[in-house]
Amino acid sequence: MSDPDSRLQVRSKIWLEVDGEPVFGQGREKLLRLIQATGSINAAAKDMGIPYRKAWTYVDSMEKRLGFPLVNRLKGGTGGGTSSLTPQAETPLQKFDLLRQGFDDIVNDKFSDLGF
Amino acid sequence: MSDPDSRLQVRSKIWLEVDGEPVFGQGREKLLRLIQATGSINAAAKDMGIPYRKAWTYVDSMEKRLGFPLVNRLKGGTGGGTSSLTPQAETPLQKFDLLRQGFDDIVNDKFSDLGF
DNA sequence: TGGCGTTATGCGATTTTGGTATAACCCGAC
DNA sequence: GTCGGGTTATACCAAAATCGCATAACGCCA
Repeated sequence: MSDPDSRLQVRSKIWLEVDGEPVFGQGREKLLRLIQATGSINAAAKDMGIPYRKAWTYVDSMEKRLGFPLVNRLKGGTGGGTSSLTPQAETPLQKFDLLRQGFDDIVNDKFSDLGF
Repeated sequence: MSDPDSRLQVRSKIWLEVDGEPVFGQGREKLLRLIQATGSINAAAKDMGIPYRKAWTYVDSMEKRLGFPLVNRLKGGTGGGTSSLTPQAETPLQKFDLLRQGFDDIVNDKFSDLGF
């Protein structure tokens, strides 16, 4: 090693944009998965450790950018309300998940042991 | 193709951090290269289309994070002043440049034609 | 000695972000 | 029929980050 600075850390990420605005990324993907798993935007936000306000803004901005709904939101009713992914959400979610996984694998293979 | 949204654009980046704060990235690398080329933080900022204040903040924060100077700054004198890279700046700059190039190549090879 | 252009920095304005408060909603319990 | 409960939705204020301008410090040269 050539005197690497051990505090130095390599970071990278991949995401999708529409008109320069993010629509899919690691955080947004995880949020959608948690909404799918919990049936609630509120619960998903709690699981991620982010305020509901931010989670709602994520979903809203993604949908506005894409032009079609990702989350089916119902307020009132048993349990106060519920949310689930729309059928149209599944395909782009899966595609992005594959993209991200391939990206992570490659980054790990190539850049994890460079002496930084 | 499976009905790809042509507005959807894949983006990615790689950078270095110290204590969770960025110290090398595409913008910062370019800035340092331009300082090297022009001999002036001010001219480099103009070339990049960013205000001098921001360029100065970049350099200052990089140096504070790393703990050693990257830019030799002289004020006053012929031309009002001048700036150049320190010898200690060259090695990390080169290493990051190689890292970024390898990253760009791989991303292009793997993810540029996915039908997104 | 004064001018010039660069570095350096303070400070208010602007924009972004965060967090709380509150309304709308609807099923089920009573 | 009414009330309670928990979720969605949104308004509003606070806080923080960012931007942009103004200005000082500096040293060579004419």
